Amino acid sequence: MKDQLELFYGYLFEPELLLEIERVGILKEIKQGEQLLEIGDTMSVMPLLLDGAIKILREDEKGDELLLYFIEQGDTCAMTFSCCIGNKKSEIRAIAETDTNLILIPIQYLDSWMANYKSWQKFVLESYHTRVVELLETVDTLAFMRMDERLLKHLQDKAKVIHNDVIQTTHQDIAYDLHTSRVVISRLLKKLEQEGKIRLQRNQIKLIAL
DNA sequence: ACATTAAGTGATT
DNA sequence: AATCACTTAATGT
Repeated sequence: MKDQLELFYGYLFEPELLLEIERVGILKEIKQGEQLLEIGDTMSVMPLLLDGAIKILREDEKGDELLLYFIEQGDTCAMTFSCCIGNKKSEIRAIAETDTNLILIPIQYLDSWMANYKSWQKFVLESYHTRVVELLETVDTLAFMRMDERLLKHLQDKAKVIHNDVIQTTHQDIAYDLHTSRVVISRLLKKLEQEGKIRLQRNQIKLIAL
């Protein structure tokens, strides 16, 4: 854990803080598809991503999902702060998009770190800021883009977080993420394939000209 | 060979 | 863009 911590966070945190993290942090590996957090859960730890990616979902009354954004290496779950501090329940669901390694920090340390470590304060504020920006981007996407554009963006985002142009997924899964029906996704994907932008196979989409 | 699951398609709203 | 109803194709047992 020490090596990874220094590799990914060494330039961000002062040495004393790194030691603290090392002391109290719990290293955890999460397999793809595993759920980290369910709506209504209370937070007891704050995650620091080492590698991998996590998708953050919202859910409507009917239990249908909508993807909000991905969390990647160097990110943390911004929701955690607002939840931990007020001891509130989670508004979102978190599922591992890929196999993911992360460090869990018990929330009782957050307050004192906030007060004692300038680098921590900065990190928290900045990741909060990037979360808001990403969320705004998601709102824009939802409000102003048509489904074909949203699909394209989603494929690009997905390829980015897994660092691979070949996405293993089903049309149905994409439909869930974008909160639409499988039929719509199938048709749009078909169109993209005809335009030569992607190649389709069962359970697999290969991005070409994106 | 058969069942299951993923993907494609026309028609309707 | 959503839904239905149905077909076709791929894959697992």
